[in-house]
Amino acid sequence: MKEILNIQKQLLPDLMDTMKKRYTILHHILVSGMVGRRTLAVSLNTTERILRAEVDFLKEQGLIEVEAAGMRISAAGRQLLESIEPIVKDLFGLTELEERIRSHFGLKQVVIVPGDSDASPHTKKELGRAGAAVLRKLVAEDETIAVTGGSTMAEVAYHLAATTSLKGCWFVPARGGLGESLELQANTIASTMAKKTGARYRLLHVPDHLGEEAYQSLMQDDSIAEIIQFIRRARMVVHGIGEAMVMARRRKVDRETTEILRQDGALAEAFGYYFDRQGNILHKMPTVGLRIEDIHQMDAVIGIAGGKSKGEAIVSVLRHGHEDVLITDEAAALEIVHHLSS
Amino acid sequence: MKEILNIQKQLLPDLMDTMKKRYTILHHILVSGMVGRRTLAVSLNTTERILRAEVDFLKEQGLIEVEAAGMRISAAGRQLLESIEPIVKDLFGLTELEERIRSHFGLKQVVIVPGDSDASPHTKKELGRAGAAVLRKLVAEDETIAVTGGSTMAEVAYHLAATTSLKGCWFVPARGGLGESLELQANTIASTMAKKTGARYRLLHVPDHLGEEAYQSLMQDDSIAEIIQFIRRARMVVHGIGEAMVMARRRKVDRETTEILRQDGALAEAFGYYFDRQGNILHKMPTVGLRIEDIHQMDAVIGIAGGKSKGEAIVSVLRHGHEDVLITDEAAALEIVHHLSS
DNA sequence: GAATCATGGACGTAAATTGTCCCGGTGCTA
DNA sequence: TAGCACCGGGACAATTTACGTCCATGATTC
Repeated sequence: MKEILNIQKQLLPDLMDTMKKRYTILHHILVSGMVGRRTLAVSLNTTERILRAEVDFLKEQGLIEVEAAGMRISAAGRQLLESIEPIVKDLFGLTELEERIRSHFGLKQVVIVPGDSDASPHTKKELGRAGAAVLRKLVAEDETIAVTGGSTMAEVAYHLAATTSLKGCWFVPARGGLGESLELQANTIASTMAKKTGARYRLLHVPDHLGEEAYQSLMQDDSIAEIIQFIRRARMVVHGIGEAMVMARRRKVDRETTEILRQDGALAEAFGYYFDRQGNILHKMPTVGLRIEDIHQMDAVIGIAGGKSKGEAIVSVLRHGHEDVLITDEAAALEIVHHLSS
Repeated sequence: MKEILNIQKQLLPDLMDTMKKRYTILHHILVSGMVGRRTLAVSLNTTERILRAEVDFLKEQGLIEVEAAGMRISAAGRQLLESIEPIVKDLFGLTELEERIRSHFGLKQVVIVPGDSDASPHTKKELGRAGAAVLRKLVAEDETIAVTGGSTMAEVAYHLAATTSLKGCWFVPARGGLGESLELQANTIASTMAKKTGARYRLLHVPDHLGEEAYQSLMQDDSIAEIIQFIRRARMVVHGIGEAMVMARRRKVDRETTEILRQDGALAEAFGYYFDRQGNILHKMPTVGLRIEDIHQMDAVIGIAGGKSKGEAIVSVLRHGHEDVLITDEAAALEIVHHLSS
């Protein structure tokens, strides 16, 4: 059943919205017994006119009966409500989850796609598609957009398509090179995104983790300093979120540092920083690319991560408190609210 | 699956249409390989602009890839088409049936509701609802509408609701009283419809089947002659269709006449007349109420009947050739096309 | 019998959809 | 290699649709 809905959603993205809206109205009429248009409009907090259009529709469909005294659900409507219940329950689940997470962390927007990225590659693709859609929607004209690496971000890049609104933008990597495979490097992602959308890009050919002196000497270099300034002027960043220990291993962080991270209770990693359970940043070190203070000043910080295993990590990063938008999947979202209540 | 589609058809009929539209476009792109917007618009016979909006959407959804040379289906689009096929098949089935029957008999409109009235009362209700909707749509201002009796017509009456467009109309019975139960009398139906819609009505308190002399003497009566004149001025008739033998029995036609009907190959009954397989009228006799020549001159003749068992009868009546609109159900429609091909 | 609630009609404005035309680019063909 | 036919996409007016707002009228209740 869920399968059918997911298929239809591709052809009718607003299917769920309309269905939910009409269901809500019908359900309200059911529980209210006999009710008037204005009263109903208030309790659904919508306008009278807009409700009226829906009521006319429901009447036309024979799902409600309208008399001078008000409207009432019909036998057909009652039956429809019963059979639609399992669908809507599922439908509402995600929306409720979204709102719950959104309000708890004070985010601007939360998007949850159904499924579990850990279990199904299809869900990860969906995550990428959702990420691309949000990016396209939020971007301003001629903006600089910083992106990180990772497999989820690669999916986002894959699903971006040419849009006029992205033509004048610049894509830049948020950080320098990290010990990961080429396809998942921030540099690669930034260039892919730019090519896909017809935007421009700039790269940062510098390793991210550096000693103090190496850092200082690199910053002397004009061209490097210039690109770093450019990156730090970005007003928008799109980044993945990872589990701290997994990321440390993948990035070949040295044994000693890893041990420190573990002792400090590192849970999550995002744009090169490690976070503990409370959202505190561990292990601050001089870095090329975006610094944490740059991120704090951004207009749009968009985090993307999915999979049950990442739930806890996502909570850590959200607790840090500077995210604006979260895009995740059902499994991770459930894990998130689980950690909130415990 | 069928369940969920039926729900959606009730709750989101408009979205189902756009789903069909988008499926058609996508499917066309699939079979065309690489194709341009204008070419596609012609072969789908729609306008360029309207197709363009859909193409933009499909692109946005990543279902097609657009290049300078034209557009082509994407992997995701191909996959979607495959998985959506059963849904659309179901969705399309009825529309195709409608068009096939419509064109074969040269009707103005055919409406098919899903299901089988013989098997499920719900389908009969749907039939009534569809009938009421068509009636509401076709009616002109201050028109006289003749209606017959029968359980299907009773459902139509039940589903009529007050509409401005019907306020000034008159409902009249198409024929006199027949040996049926009160609720299913044409008189009852006409008055119910009038009460439901706020229209006016007139009744015909005369038995329909009469001997020649009784007929002549009744026509002497001024008030009866006047109402009959009134009825015959109707420009619109809504009638049920029945199986000849079933109707003969229900109307308590005498044994001898029944036998004649059987020998003549009577298959169907409509507004009091019996039809053979070819649509010829059998058993003409003087009648109060509408005569067959009145019906031939009408602006809108609307036949309503459903259920697998009535398929053959419907074909007979349609072959007579003066119907304008047919409202039936899936089971009867399938039976109809079955009789066409054999 | 007055007050309060209801529906349904009317209508102007805002917003979306659609028709129409054009431009610059691409690939095929002669 | 030049011309041609067709491509996507931009622009904009015209049209349609959606929506906010207000009012007429009828039913029900107190």
